[in-house]
Amino acid sequence: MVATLHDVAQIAGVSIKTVSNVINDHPHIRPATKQRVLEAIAELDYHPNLSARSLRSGRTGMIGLALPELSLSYFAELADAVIRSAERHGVTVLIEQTGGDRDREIGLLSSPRRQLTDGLIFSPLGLGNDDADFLKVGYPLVLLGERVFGGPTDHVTMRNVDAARAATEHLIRQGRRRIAVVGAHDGEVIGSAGLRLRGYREALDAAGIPFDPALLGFTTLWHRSNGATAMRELLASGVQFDAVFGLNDTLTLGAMRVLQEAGLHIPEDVATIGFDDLDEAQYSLPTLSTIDPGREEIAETAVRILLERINATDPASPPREILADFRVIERESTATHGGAGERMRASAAAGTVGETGASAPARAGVTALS
Amino acid sequence: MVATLHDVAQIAGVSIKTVSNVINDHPHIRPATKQRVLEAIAELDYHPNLSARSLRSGRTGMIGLALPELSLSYFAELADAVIRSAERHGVTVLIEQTGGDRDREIGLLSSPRRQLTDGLIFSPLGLGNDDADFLKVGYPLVLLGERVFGGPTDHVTMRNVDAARAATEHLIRQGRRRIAVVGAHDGEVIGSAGLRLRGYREALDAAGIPFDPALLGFTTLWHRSNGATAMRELLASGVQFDAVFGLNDTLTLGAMRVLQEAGLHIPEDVATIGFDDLDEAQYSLPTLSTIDPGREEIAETAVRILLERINATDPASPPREILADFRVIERESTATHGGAGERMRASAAAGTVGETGASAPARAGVTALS
DNA sequence: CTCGCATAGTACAACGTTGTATGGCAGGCG
DNA sequence: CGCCTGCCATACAACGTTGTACTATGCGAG
Repeated sequence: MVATLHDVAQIAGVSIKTVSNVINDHPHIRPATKQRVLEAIAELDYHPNLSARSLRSGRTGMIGLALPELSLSYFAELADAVIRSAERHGVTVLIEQTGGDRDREIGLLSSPRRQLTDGLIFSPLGLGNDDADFLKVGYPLVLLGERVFGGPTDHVTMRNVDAARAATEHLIRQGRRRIAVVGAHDGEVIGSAGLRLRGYREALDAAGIPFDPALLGFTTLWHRSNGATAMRELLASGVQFDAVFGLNDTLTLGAMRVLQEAGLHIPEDVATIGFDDLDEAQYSLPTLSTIDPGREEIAETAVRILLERINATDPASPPREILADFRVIERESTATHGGAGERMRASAAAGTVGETGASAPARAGVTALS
Repeated sequence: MVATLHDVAQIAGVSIKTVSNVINDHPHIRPATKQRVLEAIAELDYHPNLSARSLRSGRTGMIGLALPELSLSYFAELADAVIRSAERHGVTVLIEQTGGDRDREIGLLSSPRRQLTDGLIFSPLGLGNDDADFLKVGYPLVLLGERVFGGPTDHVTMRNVDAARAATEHLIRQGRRRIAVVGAHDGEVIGSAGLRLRGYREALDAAGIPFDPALLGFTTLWHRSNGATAMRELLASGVQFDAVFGLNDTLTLGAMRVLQEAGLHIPEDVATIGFDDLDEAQYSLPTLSTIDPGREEIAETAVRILLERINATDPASPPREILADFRVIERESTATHGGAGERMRASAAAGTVGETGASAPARAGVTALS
C-alpha cells in the first residue's frame, strides 16, 4: 500500500497538515519538527498523490501540446524540444495529435482532456485566421505557427519573412539569379508558404532580380513526395534555374532526389536551400543548407510564457507576439567555389556532421512586439 | 464556473449520486429520471472532473509510453501509432523520453509520474537482460523491444530473426550471394542487431552461402551517419559485395548515399534492403525495400494487452510474449530484372508512392507463445 | 500584569467523485 | 394482514490533499 500524509504524520507524531506544510515549504516550522517529518517521509518513501493534489489545487502540473502529427519530422523534433524544456521547468507534457484537421483542432480546444492540463501549446494546421475566435478559451493558451495572427492569445513563431529573405539572399550572394521555389501555395498570404514566399520576393526585389512566376513550384502538402513532384513539373516545364529554395527541408530533400535523378549536380548545377534544419538535413548527400528557425528557442519560449500565464496572479495582460531568432546554416548544397565536391567528400569521409561554412549572423533576437 | 454533479443534481431535482449513476450507466434508473438528468447535463454542458474521478477510483485513464527519443523516426512513428490506438480505446497517452539512458529508464519505472498513468508501455534501450528485476513493478507494464527477454512482464515485439532471414532470403532469391550487413554489433546476442544478424546467418546457411565476417559493417548507433560511415569502411576495405542488408532503414539510407556517391547503381550493382518500413523509405531514390515489422500491430497489441492487465480483476496471470507479424516490402532497391530503372522513373514520374513489387506473404500472425 | 505580536502547530472543511449502506415503495406470496 | 423481494433513489463517508480559521506558547513592550 502506498503511503499517505496520514501515515507520515503518524510516524512523525504531528498532524497531517504539518506534514503538508513541510512538503510545501511553508514558513513557521521548527527545524526539529521539519527534520522528523522529512525522516518519516524518507522512511515510508512517501510521494504526494497527484490526483488529490490537483483536485484540491486545481492544478495538474501538465501542459498540453497539440500538433498535427508526430510522424512529420518537424513536429517530432518540436515535441522532443517541448518535452525537454517542460522537464526543465518541472512540468509534464501531454501530446495530442490533430492530423491537421480543422474540426479536430477546434474540438480539442474544448475537450474534457483540457482538464488534465493547466494550459496548452497549440500548433494548428487546419485553422485559419478567421477562426481566431475559437482561441478565446478559459485557460492559458500559447499559439505556434503561422495559421492565425492577431489572435487573443500569446503567439510564438519564427521570422518567416526575414528568414526566407536571408535564405534567398544567401543564394543570390552565391551568384544565383534564377531561383526556383518549391512548396508555394497559390494566393496564400499568411501561413508558412505565404510568408516565406514574401521573403523570397523581397530578396529578389532588393537585388533587382525580376520575379518570374514560372519559377514557382506549387504543392499543398509538404511531404517529401510533394517536393519531388513539384520539381518534376518544374523540370518538365523547361524553365531554367540555377538554384532552388525549398519552403521546408522535407520538400527540398524530395526535390533534390529528382534533380540528381535528372543528372544535375548539387550545388554545381543547382544550389539548394531548405527551411527547418531537420536532423536529416545534416546527413543528406550533399548536406542541405537550410534555415534554423529557432525551433529549440520556440519550444523553450512557448513553455516559459505558458507557465508565466499559468502562474500569473494578476488578470490577463495583453497577448504577446514573440519571434524566435533564426540562422542561415550553410552546408554543401550551397557551397560556392570550386572544390565543393572535394569538400563534400572530405567531410563525408570523416563521418562528420554539420555546418560546412560559417553561419550568417542572427538577424534578430527574441523580441516582444507588443 | 464549471458545472459539477451538484449543479446537475439541483437542476434535475435528484441527488448527486443519481446523476453519478446515470453517467456511469448503473442499473435501476427510471427512464424518466434518466431523461431529466441527461437534459440537465446537456443544459450545463457538464463534464466529470477527471481529477476527482481518479482520486476516488484510483484510475487516471492515461497510459505512459516511455521511449528513447521522439526525434528518431522509428519512435516518432511508433508513438503516433500508440496514440492513435489508445484513442480508439478511449485512453490518453503520456510520453516520456529516456534518451536511451539506463539510469533514466530505471528511474522512470518508479517515478512519481507513474501515478498519473494506469500502466506503462516501455521501450528500453539502455536496459540489458540483467536488469529484468527492475521490471518487477506494482503496476501493469508492457515491454517493447529486444533489450530484455524472459522478464516478469508482458512483452510485445517483432520477429527479428525470422524477418531478417526473410530479408536476406529475398536478396538471395534475386541472385545475390555477397550480402554485406550494415549496423552489426560485435558479440551481441540479443538486442535488435544480434537477433537480426542471426536471421541473416540462418538465411546464408540455408542457401549454402558461406558466412564472411569481412562483409559485416559494425556501428553501435543506428543513425543515418553511422550507416554512411560503415559503408565507407566496407568500400575502403575492398571487400566485394552485390547487396546490402541494413539492420534498419535509417542506417540503410545512409549507406545508400555512400554507394551512390561512389558511383554504384542501386539495385543494378548493389541491391539494398532495410528494416522498419519508415515513411521515408517510400520516398527515397530508389525507394527502399524493407521489412514492415508490424509497427502498427505492435502498437495496437501493446495497448490492448496493457488495458487487459489494467482491467483484469483476477490476480496476475503469467507474462505473455507476443510477436507481431512482419512483411517483406519489395521496392525499387531490390527490383530484379532489367527495366528497374524504367520502373523507378515511371513510378517516380507519376508521383506515386509505395510498393513496386508484391509483398511476400506474412510468415506468422500474432501469436502468444506462453 | 496585561496586551500585542510573532511563531508553531492543529482541527475542520472542502475540492468532486463514487462505493456502501440504507430507506421508501410497490407488488407477490404465505 | 404481515413479510419478503425487487426496484429506485438517497445519505453518508471516503479518496488524499490543502486553505482557512483557530489554539497555544513564548516574548518584549507598555
